[in-house]
Amino acid sequence: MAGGILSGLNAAQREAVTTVADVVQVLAPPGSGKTKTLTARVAHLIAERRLKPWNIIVCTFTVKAANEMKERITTFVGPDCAKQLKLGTFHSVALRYLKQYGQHIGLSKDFGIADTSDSKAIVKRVIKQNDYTIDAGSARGRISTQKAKGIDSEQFAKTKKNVEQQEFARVYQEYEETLKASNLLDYDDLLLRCCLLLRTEPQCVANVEALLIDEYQDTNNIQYDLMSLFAQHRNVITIVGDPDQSIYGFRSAEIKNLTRMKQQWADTLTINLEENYRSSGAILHAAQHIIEQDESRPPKKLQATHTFGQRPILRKLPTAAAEADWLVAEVKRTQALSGSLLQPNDFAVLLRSAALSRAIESALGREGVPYRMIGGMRFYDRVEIKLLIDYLRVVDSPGNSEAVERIVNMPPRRVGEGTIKGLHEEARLKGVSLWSMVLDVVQGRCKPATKVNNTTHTGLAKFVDVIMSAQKKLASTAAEDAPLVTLLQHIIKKLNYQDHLKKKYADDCEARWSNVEELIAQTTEASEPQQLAAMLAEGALPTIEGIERRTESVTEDALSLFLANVTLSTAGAEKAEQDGEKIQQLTISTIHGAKGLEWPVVFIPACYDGSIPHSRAEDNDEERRLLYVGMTRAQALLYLSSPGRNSQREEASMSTFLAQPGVAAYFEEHGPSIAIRDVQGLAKTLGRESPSDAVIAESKRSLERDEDNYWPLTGEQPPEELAKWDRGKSNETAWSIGGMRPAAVFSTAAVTMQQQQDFTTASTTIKAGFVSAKAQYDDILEEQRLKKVDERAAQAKAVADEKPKGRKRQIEGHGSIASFFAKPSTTAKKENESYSNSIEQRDAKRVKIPLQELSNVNTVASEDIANRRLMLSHKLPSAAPSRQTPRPTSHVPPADSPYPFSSSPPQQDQDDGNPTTSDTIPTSDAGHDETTNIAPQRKTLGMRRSLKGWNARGGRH
DNA sequence: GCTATTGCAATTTTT
DNA sequence: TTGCAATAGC
Repeated sequence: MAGGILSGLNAAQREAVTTVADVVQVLAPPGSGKTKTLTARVAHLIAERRLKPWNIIVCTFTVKAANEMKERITTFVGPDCAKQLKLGTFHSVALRYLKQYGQHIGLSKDFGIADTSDSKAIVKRVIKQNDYTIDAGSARGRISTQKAKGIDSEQFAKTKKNVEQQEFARVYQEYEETLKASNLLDYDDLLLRCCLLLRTEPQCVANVEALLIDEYQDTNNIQYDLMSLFAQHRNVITIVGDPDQSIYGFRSAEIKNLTRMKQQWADTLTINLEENYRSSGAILHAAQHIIEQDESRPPKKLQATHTFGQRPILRKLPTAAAEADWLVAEVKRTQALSGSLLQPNDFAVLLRSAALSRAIESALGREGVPYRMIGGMRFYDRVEIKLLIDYLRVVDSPGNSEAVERIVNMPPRRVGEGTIKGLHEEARLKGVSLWSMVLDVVQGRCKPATKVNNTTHTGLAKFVDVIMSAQKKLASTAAEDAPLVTLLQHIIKKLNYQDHLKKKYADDCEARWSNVEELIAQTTEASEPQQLAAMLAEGALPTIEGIERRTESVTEDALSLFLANVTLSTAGAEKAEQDGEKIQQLTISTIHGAKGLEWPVVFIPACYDGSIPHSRAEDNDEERRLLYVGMTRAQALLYLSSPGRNSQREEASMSTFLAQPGVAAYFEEHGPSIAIRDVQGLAKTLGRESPSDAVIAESKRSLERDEDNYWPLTGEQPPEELAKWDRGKSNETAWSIGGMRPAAVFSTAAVTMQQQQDFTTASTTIKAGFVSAKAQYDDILEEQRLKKVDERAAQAKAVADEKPKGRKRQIEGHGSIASFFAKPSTTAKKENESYSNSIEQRDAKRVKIPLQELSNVNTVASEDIANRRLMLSHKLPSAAPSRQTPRPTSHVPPADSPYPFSSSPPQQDQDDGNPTTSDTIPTSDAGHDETTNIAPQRKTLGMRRSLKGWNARGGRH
C-alpha cells in the first residue's frame, strides 16, 4: 500500500507525506500537488502509522474543497475508511462538536444556524428599531470582524470610544441578544462556541491523534485557536498553504498565522514544494512576474515542469459585450483549431465578482456554448426554495423568529407588515418568541397591544395550523417512512404551493416549480434509511469516556441536521455537478470559487481598475494575489482581457497590475494561431493524445475566421461595429431588447438540470405568451411568412452551395424570430441570418467574396435594417398594446439539440463537405421585396409593442 | 390595515 | 437589471 501512496510523488512531496515530525508546514505554490500531498499524508497516517480514521480531523475552507478531499482520500483508503474521517469545512466540523457536546456550554440541542439573510434581517431590524444611523451592511461586516478577532459584544462595549462606536456596540449587543432569543448561531458563532466548548471540556477532543488543514493561509484567528484546541492533546498537525494565495483577508484571514504557528510549536518542520505540474512555462512566468510586483513578499522558487508553450494573451476590447463576444469566439476558435482536443469542459471563465457574468452568459447563450456557473446564486437561496426551507426551520425550531417573520404572510394571508412588526416587538419586550406570541393570540390566551383584526386573525390561525399540523406529521412519521419528504410534501400541500407559485410568478412558474421538485428529490434522497443513518453517523463523534453526549431522537435530529447541512452547504448542487461531469460545459466561476481548481484554458475578463483591484478592496496586495490565483488556474492557455468601459459605461483602464511597465513582455497581444505543432504541444501539456492532422484540418474548416483578428488590438471598435454605433444611436429600443437576459439562463449549478426542460418547452412557451387572440393570429401569419421566406432562402442556398462554412442555418420560423431578440451589436450577423433570407438573389452571387469583405457587407445591411426600423417606428402608429410579454426566447435551440443552450450545434451538414451558413451570407441594402420587408419589420414592431406592454403592464387589468 | 404599483437605488469575495 | 421603499387605493 505504501508504494501506492507514494507513487508519483517527488522527493519533497514524499518527505511531507512520510515525515515523522509532529508539526509540519507544507508550503505549496499553485500546481505543486498540494492536495495530492495532503491526501497522501492522510492515507499514510492511516496505513503506516495505524491511526484510526475517526481520530483524524481534516479541515478545509470551502465545501468544494472538502468534497474533493474526501473523494481523493477515498481512492487511497476506500470509502468505508474515508467516511470515518472527521473531514469537512471548519464550520461543519465545529457544528458536529456543538451538536454533540453543546450542552456543556449551555447550548440547547436544537439550535439553528443563522444564514446571511437572517443576520442581515436582524441587524436591519435592530438599527431601525432604535433609529440608528449606521449602515446595516457595514455593521454586519464589523460584527463578523469583531467575532473573528474573538472580541464579544461586551468586550467591545467596554472599549467603546466615540459616539459612532457606541452605537455600533449597541447594535452588536442587540444582535447577539436576538440570536440568543431565536436560538440561533451565526457562522462565526459556530467557530467561537466550538472554541469555548473545547476550552471548557478539552476531553471532547481527547481522541484526536492528528489534525490536517488545507489552505492554511486563509485561517483567521478563531480558526487558529480552533486548530490549537483540536490538536491540544497530541499536537500532531499538518498544514498546507501558500501565502501567495491568501485571498480571504476580508474574512479576517491572517497570513501571520504561519509564523505564529512556528512560534507556538518550535519544532515545526517546513517543507517547500517548488515544482509546478500544472501550467505551461509561459503562464508561470507571467503569473510569477505579477506576484513579484509585491515587494514585501519573500522571494520564492517555482519551477516549471512543462514546456514553455503559448504565451498568455492580454487583450483590450471596447466594451464588455465585445469582450464577451471575443471570448466566445476564442473558445470556438481554439476548440476548432485544436481539432477538438479542447472540449467545453476544458474552458473556464474566472471573474472577480459574480455579477460580471451577465455579458459572458448572454454571449455564450447566443452562440450555443453550454456552461455552468459556480458561485453566484445558491440553490437554497432561490426564493421559492428558501421559503420552504424556512417553513422546515420553523417546524424544527419555532423559536426562530426571523424565519417566522419571513413566512407568516407567505403565501399572503392578509397578515401585514404592521401586525408582524408589532407582534414581534411585543414578543421581544415580553421576552418570548414571535411564534409563541402568535400562538397565544390565535388561541385567545393573549390580547396583544397590536391591533389584530378579524381577517388578520384568521390569517394567523391558518399559519399556526400549517406549522402545528406539520409538527404533528413529523412526530408521527417513523424514521423508516421518509420523514423529511413526508414533511415537505405535507407543507407544500397545505400551502397550495404550486398554485401560489403560479399566481406569484406567472411567467416562470414552471422553472420555479421544477426547482421545488428538485428540493423534493433532495429530501427524498436524504430520507432514505441508509442516507439518514449516514447523516446521523457522520455527525457522530467517537464516544469518549467521561464525556456526556446527547442522545438522539432520529427523526427530529434528521430534520435539524438536514437543515444545518443546507445552511452550510454552498450549493446543494452535488447532483448537478454529476450531470455537469457528463455534459460538456464551460465553467464560469468567481476567482474565489476557482481556488484549488484547474483548467486547460482560462479566461479572466474584466481586468480593469475597479474590478481587479476592486474599488472597494482595502488591500491591493490581496487583489494582486487574487489575480495570481486566477492566472495559475490555467494549464495551457490563459487569456486576460479588459473592456474599455466598465458596467456603468464609465471609462475603465487596464488593471494596474497589468499596466506596469514590463508586464507586456510576458503576454501576446492576440490569441494564438495554433498551428498543428502547437496542438501537439498543447496535447503534451495536458497529457492527452494529439488529434491527427486530418481531424484538425477538418474542424478548422468549420471556422469562419481562424485568427483572432476581428477586434483591433488597440481596443477600439472594428470599423464594422463603429458604423453601427454611429447610425444606431437612436435605435435604443432594439438595444435594450438585446440586453434582456434570457429567462432560461440560470446562475445556479443546481438548476442546470432544469434548463433542459425549459428549453424543450420553449417553443410552446412562446405561443403561450401570446395572450390576445389578435396577437396569436398575427403570430401565425408571421410564422407563415417566415416559412415562405425560408423556403426561398433554402432554394437560394441550394444554388449557392459552395459557400464557406460553418454554422448550420436555422430554418425553423421561431429560430429566425429568436435571432431578433438577440443583441444587435454582436448579432448583426444573426439578424442577417433571417433578414438575408429575403435577399436570395444577392446571396447566390456573393458567395465567393472573401471573408473580410463579407462582414463589411453584413454591416451595411444591418445598418439599413436599423434605419428601417427607425423609420417604421415613426410611420406606423403603435398598435394596441398587446398583453404579450417579451418572453426571452432568444436561444431556442432546435429540438434535437444535444446542448441545452445550443441554437446552433457544432455539427456539420452531412450531405456535403461544404456546409452552408447564413452567417456570412451577404445581404444587400434595403429589401426590395414586400415579403422580405414585412417579415423583419413586424417582428421589430412586435417587440416594441410588447415592451410597451411590459412597461405599462398592470396599468390596465 | 393590507395590497399593488410605481419609483428609486444599488451592484466583492465565502461559511 | 433586481430589490426595496414610499404611496395610493381597497
